[in-house]
Amino acid sequence: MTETGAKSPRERYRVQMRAEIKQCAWEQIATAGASALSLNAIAKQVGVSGPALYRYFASRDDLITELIRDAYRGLADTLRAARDSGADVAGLAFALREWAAVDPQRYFLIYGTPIPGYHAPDDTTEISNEIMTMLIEAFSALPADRPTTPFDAHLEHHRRWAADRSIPATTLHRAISFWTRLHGVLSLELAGHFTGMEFDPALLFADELNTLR
Amino acid sequence: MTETGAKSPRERYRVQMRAEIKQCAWEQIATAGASALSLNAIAKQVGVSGPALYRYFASRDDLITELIRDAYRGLADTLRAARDSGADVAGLAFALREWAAVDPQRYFLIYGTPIPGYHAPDDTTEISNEIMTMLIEAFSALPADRPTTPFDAHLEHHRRWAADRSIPATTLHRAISFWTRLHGVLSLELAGHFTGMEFDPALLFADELNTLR
DNA sequence: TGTACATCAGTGAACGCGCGTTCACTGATGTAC
DNA sequence: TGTACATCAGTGAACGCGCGTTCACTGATGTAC
Repeated sequence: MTETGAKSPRERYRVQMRAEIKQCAWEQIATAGASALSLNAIAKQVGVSGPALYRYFASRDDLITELIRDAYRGLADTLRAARDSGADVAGLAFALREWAAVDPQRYFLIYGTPIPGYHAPDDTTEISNEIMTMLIEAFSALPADRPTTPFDAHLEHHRRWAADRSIPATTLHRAISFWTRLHGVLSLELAGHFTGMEFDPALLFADELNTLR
Repeated sequence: MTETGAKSPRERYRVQMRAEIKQCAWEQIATAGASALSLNAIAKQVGVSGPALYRYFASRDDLITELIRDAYRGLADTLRAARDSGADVAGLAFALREWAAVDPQRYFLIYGTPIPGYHAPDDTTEISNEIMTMLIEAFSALPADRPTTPFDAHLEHHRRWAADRSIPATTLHRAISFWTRLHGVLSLELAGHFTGMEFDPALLFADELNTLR
């Protein structure tokens, strides 16, 4: 019945409908932010009455949870696709930047202001690990000619989260800094904190990237 | 009448009441996030009926705008106080970190997910400039022995936003990177993205800071 | 010092709104014999 | 191929809620003579 690949017409319709609902949800988030997401508004845009959505999602929270999951998956897929077509660290960085620029609110849904008390679905940490692993592998391909820092030493004793024990702490450190530095530039740029300064954020991004290679 | 320094008992009461309302608003934001801020809930906590708040704030948006302003002012004051008591770049960094840790949601009210269509009050850009100026001055006191990067060259032609024309672009660059790198670590830490990795974010923060000195 | 008046904080009732969600029901689509 | 039944998408009405905000009003506090 609900086997993967089985596709009765009804099931096909169902999948398509769910996708359409999500798409409308994303448009609404892009326009007004995630906190303004309204089931009734989505229903209206899809051309269906409010309660009809409950055929497809158990609740508003359920829908949002799925959107978060999809956002994570989408980012991981984007990075994996870049890697699979031969991208190095810089390639991953630009893939990240482009993905974030397409829909800033989608980026912020993952990396933006946390809602106190809300816990992201469990499988997102899995995807997060997957992303981290790709970064670490990308940095493993680079020459490791960096001086050791205090944080490297600290990481040496706090690296259970990194699967591969053979990778030097310096490399883990670089993957983490890749994440934090690029997020720093990206999030401030997308939040509009550079407007008023007339420099090009893309060049700052590229420069931050260069500090890592 | 409304002269600065004039303080009729009524006016004193008014000031105190406004402060109390704001304080409750902050507590609510810390607990449930800014998007959940409710005037009625605040009124209840202050021990007053809902409409009474309109004696002190013209609207909900008005209140939030003031909170944002206060947050900016608070951060600027914190950094200025640190500087005035002799803090160098590292001192400013730790003052920033401490200020953010006291109330993460307050930090995110400034630097978190932007609400599409919302524009921060004008005077916040002024305060933002003030903060930037403090950073630039702090870096001016440090030896400028850095190699020039492409972004430095770009900044040379896009630095109208920086008041002091005598400061080398490299210094402006360092102030900007101070901002983006520390924000990168701070925001990911405060949003809980490092839980699961068992390293100490404070050490990462310190390490990122060291790349700037 | 006492009285008359103005100011202003706060109240309770009410408005309109949109929200998420439930429920009993209709009607179309698919399935089994 | 046709009929009987089950499945399920979608509807409209309704519920309860909390929201921001307005309004006319009360009562206390301050001001002026």
